[in-house]
Amino acid sequence: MNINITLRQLKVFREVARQQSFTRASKALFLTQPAVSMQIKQLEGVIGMPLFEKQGKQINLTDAGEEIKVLSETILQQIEETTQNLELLASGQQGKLRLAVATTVASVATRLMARFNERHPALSLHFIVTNREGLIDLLETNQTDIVIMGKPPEDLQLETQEFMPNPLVVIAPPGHTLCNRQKAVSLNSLFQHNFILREPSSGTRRAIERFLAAEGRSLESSMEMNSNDAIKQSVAEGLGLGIVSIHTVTSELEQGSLKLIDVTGFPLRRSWYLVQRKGRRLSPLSERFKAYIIEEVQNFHNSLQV
Amino acid sequence: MNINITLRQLKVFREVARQQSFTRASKALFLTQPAVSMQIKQLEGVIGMPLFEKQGKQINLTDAGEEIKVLSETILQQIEETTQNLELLASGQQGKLRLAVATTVASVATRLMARFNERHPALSLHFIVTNREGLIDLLETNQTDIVIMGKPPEDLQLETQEFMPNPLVVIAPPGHTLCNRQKAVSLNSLFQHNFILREPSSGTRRAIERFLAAEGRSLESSMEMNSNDAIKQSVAEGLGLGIVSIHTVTSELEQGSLKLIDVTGFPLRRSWYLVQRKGRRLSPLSERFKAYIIEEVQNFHNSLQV
DNA sequence: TATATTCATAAGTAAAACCTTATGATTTTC
DNA sequence: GAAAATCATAAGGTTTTACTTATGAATATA
Repeated sequence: MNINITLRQLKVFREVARQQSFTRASKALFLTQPAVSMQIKQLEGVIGMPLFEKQGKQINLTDAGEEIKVLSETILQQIEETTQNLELLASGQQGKLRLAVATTVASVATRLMARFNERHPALSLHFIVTNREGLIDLLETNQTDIVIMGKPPEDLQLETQEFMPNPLVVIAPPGHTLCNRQKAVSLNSLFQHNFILREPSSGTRRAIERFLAAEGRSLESSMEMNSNDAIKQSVAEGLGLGIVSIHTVTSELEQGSLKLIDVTGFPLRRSWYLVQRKGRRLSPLSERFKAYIIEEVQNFHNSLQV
Repeated sequence: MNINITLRQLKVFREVARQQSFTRASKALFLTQPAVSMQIKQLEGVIGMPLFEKQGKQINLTDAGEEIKVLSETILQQIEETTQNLELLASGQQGKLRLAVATTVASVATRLMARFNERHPALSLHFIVTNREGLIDLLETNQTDIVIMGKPPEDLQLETQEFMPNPLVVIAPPGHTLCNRQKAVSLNSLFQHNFILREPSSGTRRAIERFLAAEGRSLESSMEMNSNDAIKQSVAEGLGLGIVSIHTVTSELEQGSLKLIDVTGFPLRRSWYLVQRKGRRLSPLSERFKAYIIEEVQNFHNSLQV
């Protein structure tokens, strides 16, 4: 008669088995009674055995019917459960979030993620902190969904979105001669001093070099470090001046362990970008995360303007 | 696009997920590649989310895809398991066997069932021993599949099969005056003595009364008991003579604790019948049990004739 | 015994499911 | 850069599905 069991058959069967009646099942399913009879008959055809036996008005399950009853109940429930899980996925309340960020934004990103996680406890998180080079590699090999970085490379197929200012400032230890000047310090006088900078492949370093090139200058850096924390400490110790994203030194500025120097042309106006591969459809969760970040930054700016 | 998941979709999806390739899946399923694409696309339409994402040649599961993979694997396996169970049912190796027997055949039936159970260990057994009245009630209320009893009632819609002789014999305590006579004892001399019989609703009792009625006699029983064991003991104690199925006294005759009396017209030739309700389809297991019983009885007779 | 209830069956029909061939777009691989 | 591989899409056709209405048969109910 037929070749395969269908879910329709199981659904109708389950209702009949529950209701112990074809007619009642047909009403529950908003069908006519013959429609139910047919589904059951087809199922019996597939199985090769009767599933019900009539005793007068009463219908009873055969052994095979009992077997199919278990099957129908479990299968249909599993489908219902999966459907619910899928709805959670679709609404972004559950899922995998793969995020990679530049070293400089790590702390900001961590804070954002923690707050996002409170709203979406079911998410499974994959978080990578690395420098610009590493981020590009992750994007190319598709190991991450969203990246937060400085100016993204032009040669890759990317979708980018500028979402947050990233001012680069010059920092000095408290009491440095260039601090607290009335006027902005010139680049000339600035470069009398030693500098501690990030490695050449870092975004911060590249931003500085591009700015200097535009001014007709170049940089002979005295020290290189691959960690913002190390730079901050070194500057605080008096090893030299630093140029860093202001986001990395907010707490030190408040505590007074570091000071800003007002230099002509500074702060360098850079931005953070949300980046993803072009054409890559983000999971609903990732989409929500993006929306969340943008919203948060917006709120932050608004609060500053008040 | 669609309304419902189909098992076809899940089957195709599972293959694609396993093979990590549409083309390989299509070969494994003996389909063209577009056929696979379509099934997946329909499934995605039902789900409302993409299940795979392409990264160059490679295809990867999305979060939703992972969810559906679990679903497809579990559901399809459950169906396969159920199919196997159904095959066991169909071959009669598994199932419920509901059997009811007359008190008199209980020991014979027990032996048969035990041996049948050795061959079919997966069966679940429902065994009732009761008298004729009880058996008829069980049949009417459909609480049993097969009944073993004496002559079945005519007024019920039954399918019956005579399968085993059931001779009724007269028993006496050893040393009774009617024992070891040269000639068969006449009914006249027999009825000088007291009798111990089963209750009037029992098959054995009815058989005796019908025989006597044909001979123009009737019975004034001195004692009634509803258990064959009680009757045997009472006869052995000398309380009176008994008329019982020979099957109930085989061991006592061997031991010599009871003796047969050769009476004109005895043994009464009755039979045991296999009985089921007309039109009621037996489960494969019950069918096998019927076949088994008939075969065993056949073997038993053959061995007697050798 | 008439009536109501329950399931089975038949005929008819609109929709869908399922697959094929042909072809296109991308991406790897050589 | 050409060839090969992979998935997507379109068009077309046959089969199956899933109902419906109408009606019949068996059984319970009053």
